[in-house]
Amino acid sequence: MLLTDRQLLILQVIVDDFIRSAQPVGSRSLSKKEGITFSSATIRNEMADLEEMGFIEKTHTSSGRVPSEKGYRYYVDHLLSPQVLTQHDITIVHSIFAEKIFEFEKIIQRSASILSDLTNYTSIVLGPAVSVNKLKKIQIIPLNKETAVAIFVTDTGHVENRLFSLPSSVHASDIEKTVNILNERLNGVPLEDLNDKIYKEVAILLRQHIHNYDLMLNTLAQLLKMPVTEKLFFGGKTNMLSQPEFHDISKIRDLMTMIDQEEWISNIIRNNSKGINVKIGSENKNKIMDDCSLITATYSVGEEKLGSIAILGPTRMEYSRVISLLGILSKDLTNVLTKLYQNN
Amino acid sequence: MLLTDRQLLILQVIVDDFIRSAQPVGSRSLSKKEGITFSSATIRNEMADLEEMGFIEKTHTSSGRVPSEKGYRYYVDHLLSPQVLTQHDITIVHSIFAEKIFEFEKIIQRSASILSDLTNYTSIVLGPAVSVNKLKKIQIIPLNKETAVAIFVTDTGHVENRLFSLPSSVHASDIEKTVNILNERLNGVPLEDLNDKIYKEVAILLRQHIHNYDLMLNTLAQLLKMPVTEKLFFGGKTNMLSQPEFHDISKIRDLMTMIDQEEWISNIIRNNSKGINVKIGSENKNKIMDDCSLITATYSVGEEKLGSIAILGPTRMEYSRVISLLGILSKDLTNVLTKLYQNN
DNA sequence: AATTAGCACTCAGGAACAATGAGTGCTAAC
DNA sequence: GTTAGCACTCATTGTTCCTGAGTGCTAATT
Repeated sequence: MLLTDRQLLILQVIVDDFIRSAQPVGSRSLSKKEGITFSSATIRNEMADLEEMGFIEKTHTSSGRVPSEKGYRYYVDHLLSPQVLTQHDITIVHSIFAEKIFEFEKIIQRSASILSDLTNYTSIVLGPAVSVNKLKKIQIIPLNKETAVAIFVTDTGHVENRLFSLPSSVHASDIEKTVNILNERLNGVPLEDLNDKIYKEVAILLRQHIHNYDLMLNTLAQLLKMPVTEKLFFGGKTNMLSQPEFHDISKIRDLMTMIDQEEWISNIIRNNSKGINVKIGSENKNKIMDDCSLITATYSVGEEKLGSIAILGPTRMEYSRVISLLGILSKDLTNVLTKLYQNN
Repeated sequence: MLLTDRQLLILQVIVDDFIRSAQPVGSRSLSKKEGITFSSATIRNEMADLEEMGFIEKTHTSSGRVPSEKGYRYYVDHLLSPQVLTQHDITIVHSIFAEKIFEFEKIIQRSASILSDLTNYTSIVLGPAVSVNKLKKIQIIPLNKETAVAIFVTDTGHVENRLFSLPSSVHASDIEKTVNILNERLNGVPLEDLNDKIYKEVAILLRQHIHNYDLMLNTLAQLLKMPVTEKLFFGGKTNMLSQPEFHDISKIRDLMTMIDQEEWISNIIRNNSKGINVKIGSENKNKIMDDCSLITATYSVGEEKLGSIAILGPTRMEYSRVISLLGILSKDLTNVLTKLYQNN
């Protein structure tokens, strides 16, 4: 099943052309393409072979050819030359990181927006895993007699906060003591282990030093029972609406509803290995995504994968452009984060 | 232009029926409705009158009638009996506020989700105005030699945070002093006035006590130049896709793109007076929303309006249900916030 | 005077049909 | 091995016709 050079050429042109036009490619129009020196009849013969091998398909008996999933797969694996991005593209991507003072969330959100703007597909960015971040500081700031806000800062500068109420019977000094104990004992503990640690180590100390021991421990446990899942950020959710393959409204609805299913998407994207990953059509193992491709990339610090960025588009997607863009963005994100982490 | 009782009845039935079925209502089917004792011919006559007065329309010469904007307006103003919500509905709305420990944002987000689930329309919730909140506490927490995170807590428990870098030449003691000065001087100042205040009052003090005066003031100014716009939360963005009037994909796309235009939506919703507000079709002064109605409600503390909740649906919207739901939710939000503020 | 039955008329939407044209596969000639 | 030629296929478009739900108007009825 080795393809001749001519077959490769034809396959490539078919995929390229279809990606551009979304129209089945016929032998005649193909024969007029630049770089094609042979006649439409020859092309028809080659096409018949390519079809037999499963790389291309017809939409009906007398239609032009369209790449099959196998065709896209081959194209991505063997025929793809990474698109050289324009200076303009690169400038825009870098602009994400221009500000000196920032909320990390904003950076992530901006990444998503810009990625979707540059590609016209839907972008999905999975924020960095906070649950492995280590606690740097806890603070409790009373707002009034009954309410206070607890603030958790991690070594990466991530800030979580919770509002809670305490009966006014609890003394300010007790709160202060508690916070001190917590900071002493929990500094450097990953967020996901906080709850454990508090029962194993902090509880005893609290009992020794605090009046309202039960109540305090209880409240703390509640506070720390925070589900710190990675946040998801989207860009261009509506871009799919402009893709000709989704003129069918029920398809769109299914797709959109799926996208809004955050935990679900989150799982799909999280479970990708390092580097760039292309899932085409049914490779996504989901009926709704049969006409979609998902390209994911990861960003990391050192060896540790931290989060993912992804582009969801039709199978007829500009693979080369998307891969290039994800490539430089993931590198940039990795850089920023590495700077942040490495100095710790 | 006074309507007879019979005309009112007919108008009401037409609107109710059309809201339910999305189909033009004909005289024959109307005559068979419960409570209608007169013949289809009579109804045709009355319909002709109603049409002359502009309350109903035909979609083509021989079609049934459909409410006009004026018809909906009349219906909303005069014929609407607030829907009695089921215990089930009420329980669900109250469930938003069940937790003792919370992030306020989560409450708002949950409000949006539940509102859209209960109505099958798109919900938009404008978070409480933070810029008028008063500063309670500023903290700066160094993460490593060059990076630190600044945290701002308001009297309402809202937490803002910014990551920034400082040259390691700046002494820890200077940072501490600065934070002390800030907390002393800026406590109780509304966020929107911080920037002003810092130049007018804090600058002088800093110059007296701090070594790296210029650099510090500069960094602070950058930090405080935070655009604290109210956040927007959405629910059921895709619900519009299920509405039969939007089978046309380009309409949907326009609508969705508009919804994603956050500043824009934000303005529309913010600029509504207290209480419940119904904007029908072209009353929204926006071509894209000609087939939509927007119902907004506000939540407040005392006399002060804090934020808004809104439902966007087709003009053929279940006005009475939506109004009731927004009513109880806005009351609930007001209660929660009042508890939070009043104790200050 | 108000209501209703009756009738002619309108029009969106669907079915049936033909024409068009972009495409194919195959065969025979180059 | 390549290509010209030809018969064939089928999605798409436009035309026509039919049906049914609905209307407005008029004349009869209450």
